[in-house]
Amino acid sequence: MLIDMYMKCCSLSKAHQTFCQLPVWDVVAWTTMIAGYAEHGLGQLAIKFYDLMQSNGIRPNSVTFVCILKACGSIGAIQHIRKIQTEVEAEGLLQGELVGNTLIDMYATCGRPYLARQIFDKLPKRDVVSWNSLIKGYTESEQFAEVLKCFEQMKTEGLCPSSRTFVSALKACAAIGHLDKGEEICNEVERQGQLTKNPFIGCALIAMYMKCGALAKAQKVFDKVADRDVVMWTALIKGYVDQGHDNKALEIFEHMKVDNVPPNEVTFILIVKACANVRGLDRGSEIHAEIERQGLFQKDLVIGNSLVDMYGKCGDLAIAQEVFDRLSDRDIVSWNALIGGFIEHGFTRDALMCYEHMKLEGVSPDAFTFVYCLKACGTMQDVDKGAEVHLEIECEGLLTANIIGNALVDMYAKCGLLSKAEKVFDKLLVRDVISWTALITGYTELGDGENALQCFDKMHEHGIIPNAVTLLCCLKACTSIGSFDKGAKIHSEIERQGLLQTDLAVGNALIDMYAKCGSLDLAQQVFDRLTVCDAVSWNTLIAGYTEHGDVEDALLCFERMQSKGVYPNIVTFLCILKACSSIGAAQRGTRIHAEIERRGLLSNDLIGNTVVNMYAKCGSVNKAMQVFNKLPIRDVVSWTALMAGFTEIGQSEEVFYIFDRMLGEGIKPNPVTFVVVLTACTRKGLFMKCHSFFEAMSASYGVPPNLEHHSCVIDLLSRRGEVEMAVSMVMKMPFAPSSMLWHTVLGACRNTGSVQFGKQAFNNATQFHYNCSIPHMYPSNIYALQNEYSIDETRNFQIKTVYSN
DNA sequence: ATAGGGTTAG
Repeated sequence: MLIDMYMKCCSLSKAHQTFCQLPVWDVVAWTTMIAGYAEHGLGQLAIKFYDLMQSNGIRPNSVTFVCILKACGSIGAIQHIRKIQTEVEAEGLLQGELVGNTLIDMYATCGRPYLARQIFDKLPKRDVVSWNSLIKGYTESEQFAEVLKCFEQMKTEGLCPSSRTFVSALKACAAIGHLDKGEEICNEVERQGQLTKNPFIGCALIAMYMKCGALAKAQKVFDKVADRDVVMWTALIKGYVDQGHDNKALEIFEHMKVDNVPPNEVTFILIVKACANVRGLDRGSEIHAEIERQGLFQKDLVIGNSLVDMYGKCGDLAIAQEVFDRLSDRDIVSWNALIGGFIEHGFTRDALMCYEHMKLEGVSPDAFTFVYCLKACGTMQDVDKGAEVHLEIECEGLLTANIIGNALVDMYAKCGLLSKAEKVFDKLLVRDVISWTALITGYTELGDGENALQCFDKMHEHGIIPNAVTLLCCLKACTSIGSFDKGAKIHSEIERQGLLQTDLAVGNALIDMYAKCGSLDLAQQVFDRLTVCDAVSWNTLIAGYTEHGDVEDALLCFERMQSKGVYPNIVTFLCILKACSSIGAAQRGTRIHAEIERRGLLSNDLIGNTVVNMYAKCGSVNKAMQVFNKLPIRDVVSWTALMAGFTEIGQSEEVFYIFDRMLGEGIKPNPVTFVVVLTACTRKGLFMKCHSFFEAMSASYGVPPNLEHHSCVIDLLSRRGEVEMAVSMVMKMPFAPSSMLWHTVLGACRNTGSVQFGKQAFNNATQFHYNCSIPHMYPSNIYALQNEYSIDETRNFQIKTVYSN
């Protein structure tokens, strides 16, 4: 009795002392010691005492067996349990339920359901406890189908499941998503009136319905319970958070407070997570204040970590860092939460600095850390740092982790090192759809659509099913190389998977693919079949019609888009302005311009420049000038657009004047500016001016002349009949001449009757085109060649504005 | 016996 008291009071040494002073050591004394040690998790000591007892010739009784089995179970000493099992059987004690059940329970605890089953089958009589212990074994080793089998079988044996049984069965239903069975058990529970009696069953029911996605049913169970404790409220909140209904979780949290149930640590962790998921910084800060008021911040590291995560996800990295610094204790999760926050909001440098800092503090990075770091290296295209991290991963032996391997492939692919990416890819233990997609994306981003699609074929050969991300990326590859056939094949896979209705990005990419491959009909058909569409869908269609010269349909789309209530964005206006300028539709352009002013979008530099360009293209230089003067910022594109307008209407002097003004404002000309200026010279036959601009562009402005610039000068020489100079310039320039350029020169030779230079030019032209394998360039004389093509005298110079959706 | 933090391809 005294030993037992000391043991229970945690005075192990006093208990031991008392035991030593006993006059005789009977089985009860030994068993009390063993029970005490087992109780305090000192399994090894319990085993030692058990052995001592036996060497002292004392035979264990049922209670001794139960105690020593519990001790062995708590430390996973499976061999000891097996030894004790033979002793139990030798003593014939398996007949009594107590020892048998304990044996089953301990095998279950040690994750040996088959050993538990062996004992179970040997029992002469099985009660609910035996079944529960057996079920526990199956639950521990995740054999959920067995759990449900046991649940049914025990009932056919006439036994009534206890709350423990119900909880295990419900857990099994949740794990395998067996909603029907779960519902059946729910009805059984309610029939027995257990729901109101036992809060554990209620929690298990809520968790089961939530995991099966039956949110309303989970809520119904919750509503039926009269007095709900914190845990049940928390179980409901967890369900909503896990299912992605974070706002609903936050709502429940409010109800809970109205109901006067104070949240505990777990509730706070879940609620902070909900705030992080919805990026609700304000709400998150309020919860944070509440956590601080209750003094839970210092008490619980998990809460601290969840706050760092929340601030990081919400983009308030300063506060995230502050909270992180205030943590009294930090673990790898704290560091990862901060690093993850930095990465998500583009602070890649800070993320990598944090990573170095962490290592200096002696914290070892784990898989999560490495994945974050690789993402940072990929984003920055810093392959040196990436290779460094790669090496560390190899040193840690983490290369076998699939996610890390995929992140490595992605990093090398993002850095444009596809051979390196392929090398890592080949070494992966498992190549899943993500590994393949990372590689395909790498090739696509590099503009190498052929290799991307080849990769896609290989993936198919390996039996990997593409998903929405893969197919989206492959569509982009098809678009970039204009591969209609392949694109159509991918389209059929998209239909097979029903992605057109569920993934708008895929739908939009499909529209773009068909539009860029020239099939506006199919693009429109896909568009019409979308369940929802956004501004990107409309923009893609508008750009498609514009590219194919169908400006009427482009403008019609613009009208329809607005009547359907889709708000046009910057890209919409850029597309529609481009449509207007392509056909010189000044009136329509003016209406669009008014719309843009009304929305205050002229201040956007892309829009402003494109409006100037639109008026310039339509020949309305006054309007172009008016808008130009209104622009808040005038960059080289704005100035060039204005100059192009004056070039268009032949006012070259004005072009040169604007060029000087632009230089005066400290703006540097770009290659397009020189095309415009040189064209202005060509139009007026100003050879000296043209020559001096051409010489100055690389010497004074650092803009090396490209094919277009050469063409301007050669064009001018040809017009002036300077065929010798024109021909020699064509042959000297470091670019392959376009056929258009040859025609200009040959036309000049014909007009001036310069047979000698004409022949020279022709020989070069045919040789060049022969090299390019264009068979129809084999006419017998220069006149025949001349007649095959008409020379477009009015060359259209365009301001190239790069924009995308 | 019910409840707890962070990852990969667009």
